[in-house]
Amino acid sequence: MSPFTEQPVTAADKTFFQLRKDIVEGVIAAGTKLSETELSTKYSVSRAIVREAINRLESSSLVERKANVGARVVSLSPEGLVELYQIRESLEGMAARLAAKNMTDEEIADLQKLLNSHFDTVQADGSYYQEAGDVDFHYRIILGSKNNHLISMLINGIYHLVRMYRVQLGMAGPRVTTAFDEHKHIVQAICNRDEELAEMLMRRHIMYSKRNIESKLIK
Amino acid sequence: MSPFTEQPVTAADKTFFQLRKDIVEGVIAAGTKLSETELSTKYSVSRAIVREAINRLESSSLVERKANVGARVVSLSPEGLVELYQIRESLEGMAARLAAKNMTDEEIADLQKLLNSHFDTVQADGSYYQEAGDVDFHYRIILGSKNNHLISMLINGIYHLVRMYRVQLGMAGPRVTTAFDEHKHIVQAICNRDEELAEMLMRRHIMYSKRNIESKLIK
DNA sequence: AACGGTAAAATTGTCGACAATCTAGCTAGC
DNA sequence: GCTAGCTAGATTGTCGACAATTTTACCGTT
Repeated sequence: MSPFTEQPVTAADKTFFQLRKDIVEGVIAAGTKLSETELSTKYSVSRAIVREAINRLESSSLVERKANVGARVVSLSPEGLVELYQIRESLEGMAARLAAKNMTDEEIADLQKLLNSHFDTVQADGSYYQEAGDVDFHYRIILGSKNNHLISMLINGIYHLVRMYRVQLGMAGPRVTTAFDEHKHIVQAICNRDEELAEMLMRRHIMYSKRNIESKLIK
Repeated sequence: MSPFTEQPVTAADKTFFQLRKDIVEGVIAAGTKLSETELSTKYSVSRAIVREAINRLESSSLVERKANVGARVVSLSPEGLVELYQIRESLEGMAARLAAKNMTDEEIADLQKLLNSHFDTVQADGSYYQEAGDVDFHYRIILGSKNNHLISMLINGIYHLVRMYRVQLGMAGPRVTTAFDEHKHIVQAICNRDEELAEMLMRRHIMYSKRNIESKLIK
């Protein structure tokens, strides 16, 4: 099993995962104050556990904490989203470059299979649930980079925040077919071991995605 | 004052900073087991404080923790260093791009002054302590990006680990004058608001730096 | 002598209580 | 009527003790 499929083992883990889920999905609204005592009764654990969970959430940039005052869920802003996508552009661009270098032929073949299955789904059922497939695609390339720091930063760092934006600002956007074409070209570049091109295409892909989201936000 | 000059306020903060310093500077050797009880007596605080500090160190990628087993200081490896520099290349490259876009004319003028003062120092005293000046230069550009996520990732994330490598593998390298020229060109690009070029030069600069370090490691 | 299993010691995980700090509301003074 | 300072309440920070898990040491068996 991949070492990045985190499994909760301790109570603090479970509380952290639960809280993260609730925050990302908006069950706990953005900007909410997180009271330690309140949460400890709500989740039936001691305050120490909640404290540890909140600390981890802070490390994930999902909450902000002030000493002696408390923690609040971050509030979402257009600027924040732009900042996130700038980072994704550079980091996932690098991931694509490294994937072109480091993925095995087998992994690349798998990636192509994944893409084909997406194509079938899109073909059959005009609207398909983009999110899962898109995330899956990006995950594979990130993992394909074989750079553990990079993987960790994206998968247990930035991606949850990105998802929080997506869920709460309601981004079940179209861009399905165009995004699909972009994915196809990226895979092609990786298959050709063209690092330069893979990075460039991934950066563009994320840039387009950012623009698409921005155009919706302005409205 | 910049919001990224962290000030210790609580006991956990102080312990965290102290531990981080000791780890980065090798006072606590790489690979060492971090015993909570031991550290709590050593630093005269409760175990809860030490625990919190260790958790934060884990978030900074300076220690690795296993549930019910304990935490160890990360061990340094050539591969790890390469991974780090790959991330720096992409992230600081983006920082330079954004700095070219977002720094004020005043900030750019300041940056040029800094560079000139470095030039004087190098001129006067052939060997000068590169580290501080180099770090200062990179800091300014990172801050100049005005992207808070990016800034935080680099300054209270990756940079401590990079410094740990530098200190412990004894990188008071030469590359002073050549690095200086590279810095100069980057500032020039930023001054011209040439985002593309600024990013490209910064990426090259870090790539050269990486190669320089690699060549020393192989020996 | 080597191996496996069991019990004791040590270490981490969790808890509830106390101390320090911040917040809100009230009183007093202008 | 408004502001400043104080007091009471609530919240976070810190601590020591207990519970659960892992590691170590010992013993008996082969």
